[in-house]
Amino acid sequence: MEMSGTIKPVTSFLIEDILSSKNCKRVDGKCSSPRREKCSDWREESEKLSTHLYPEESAFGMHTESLDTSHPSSSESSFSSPGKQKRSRAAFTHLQVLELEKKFSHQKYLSAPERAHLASTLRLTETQVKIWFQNRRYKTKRKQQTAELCKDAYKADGLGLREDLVRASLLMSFCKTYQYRPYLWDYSGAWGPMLW
DNA sequence: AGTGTCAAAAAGGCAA
DNA sequence: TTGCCTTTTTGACACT
Repeated sequence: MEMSGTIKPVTSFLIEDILSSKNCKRVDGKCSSPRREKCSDWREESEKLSTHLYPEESAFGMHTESLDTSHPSSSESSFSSPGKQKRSRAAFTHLQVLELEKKFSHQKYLSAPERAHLASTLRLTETQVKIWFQNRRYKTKRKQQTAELCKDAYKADGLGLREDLVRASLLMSFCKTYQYRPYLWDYSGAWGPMLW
């Protein structure tokens, strides 16, 4: 795997290099920190990416949520030093996610050149794009699986199949609660959730 | 400020 | 090498 090795992957990087999340929280893509002056870099980088993606829309306000979360230079240094370091999880900007989603809606898989292009467009690393698409595909799959299971539960409930009625209603409430978290389910069991 | 919860990025294992 | 799947870890946010 490309991520193996003694040196931590390039895919992690320190967004703290741009801003400290503790000091600069984003609300709807905007910095809500009282220490706003600290976020000048964030804004600057946001503008850069926004202009990069939407040159025709010079107004930054159109895409205030944009933020260049990928700083390969800093990412490479994040784990290059010896010893265990705290890994950093990038928080992609709304704009980056939007573009990724847009691409995903057309294509579930990317070729290497396409990935490289998208990565550079969004100022992410290729690995980040690869992992994002991986996670996204799996998320879609999980959603579908859950939907199927819940459909069955609703059906059983609707038909009033006595044997499974109680289970169905329990399952339904479970479905409602854990709609997007099917990984909590124990598929190996005779039926459903492992929570009871 | 501290804590709990949740979503998601990333790590890791295995298969093709 | 990349994909799928599971697990771990982190960032963001809500609540007290």
